[in-house]
Amino acid sequence: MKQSRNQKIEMFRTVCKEHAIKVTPQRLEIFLEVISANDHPSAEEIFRRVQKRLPTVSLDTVYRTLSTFDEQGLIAKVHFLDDKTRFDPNTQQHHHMSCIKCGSITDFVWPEIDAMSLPSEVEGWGKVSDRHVLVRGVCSRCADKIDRGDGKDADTSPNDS
Amino acid sequence: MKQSRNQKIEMFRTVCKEHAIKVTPQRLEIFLEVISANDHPSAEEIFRRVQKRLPTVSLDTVYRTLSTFDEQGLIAKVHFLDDKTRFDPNTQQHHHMSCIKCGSITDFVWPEIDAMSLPSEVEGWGKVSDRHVLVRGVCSRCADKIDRGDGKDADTSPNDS
DNA sequence: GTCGTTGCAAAAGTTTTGCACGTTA
DNA sequence: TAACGTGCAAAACTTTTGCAACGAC
Repeated sequence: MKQSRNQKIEMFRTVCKEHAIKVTPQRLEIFLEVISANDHPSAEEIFRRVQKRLPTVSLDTVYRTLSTFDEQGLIAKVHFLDDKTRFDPNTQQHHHMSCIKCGSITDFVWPEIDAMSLPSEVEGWGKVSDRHVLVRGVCSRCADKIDRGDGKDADTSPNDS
Repeated sequence: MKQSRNQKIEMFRTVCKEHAIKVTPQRLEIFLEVISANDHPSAEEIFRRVQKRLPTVSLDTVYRTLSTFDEQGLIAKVHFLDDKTRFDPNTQQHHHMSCIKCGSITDFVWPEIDAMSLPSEVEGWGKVSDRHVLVRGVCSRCADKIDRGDGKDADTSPNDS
């Protein structure tokens, strides 16, 4: 499944043709960055990464490009705990787990849920187009940190600010 | 389960005492407004509603108060499709369905999901503290509008801008 | 060459903060 | 009265927009 950079570029050109949008260096780099990211970066974060290859790119181009990709269904905007929009290159049905300590977001699949029939309450509400599960908790990496007591970014009790 | 205003006020005073926060008219009105709301209002919306009873209240007080309530676990901040924070007075385990046409958000319960064991992928990821399902679709009210053809806020196809 | 895209700068919208004053316990 | 909470104004931060210049097709 792993593709070379050139293969990805070729793929992007094809996708752009299909969607009738122009191929620009900015779009290309943003696309490559987003599809290789597995950490659901924010626009700002993508901007920082793209800047390394394309120092002249501007933040608003990143915003515009990501919106374009989202409208075209190439990526998905997701909203989790913070107020920032994050971007997900995975447009297949999947779910997310989010660490309340480090904020990391990880994909997972749960076919049982996808197949399960919804409560009648929901069926009566309207026409459902998708279902998504967000699991929250503390990832093992953060849990280890807490156990070891080096609470670097481990503010164990969110309630005593 | 329905309480009179006076009962609610009494309840709020008790809650404040428990949490060692002071009772002020602003906090009281914000609290009453939030716990009677079932539409997951934003801070701005709560501000508008509170203003009717308390014309001198300021928006930042609403923000500060809602954050305080959230920290104390009296209400919950929730993030759905838009980038605004919304507030949920229901701190029990429950899930949400959201209409992609009108943006309304409605609670529902799904005990099977709550009881179901998570995929091993998730168990290995870390220590889970909660799970939440977001169901998206078109609520019957909006579906009716679309069928009738009076597409007031019914832009049926989000993908052909 | 045309039209879509970019960069800049400015604006808009949401949320946070500093500070002096007012209110609660 | 001491500490906490409020209102105002300004700032911070994310995201959007107008416009002239540029670049892809």
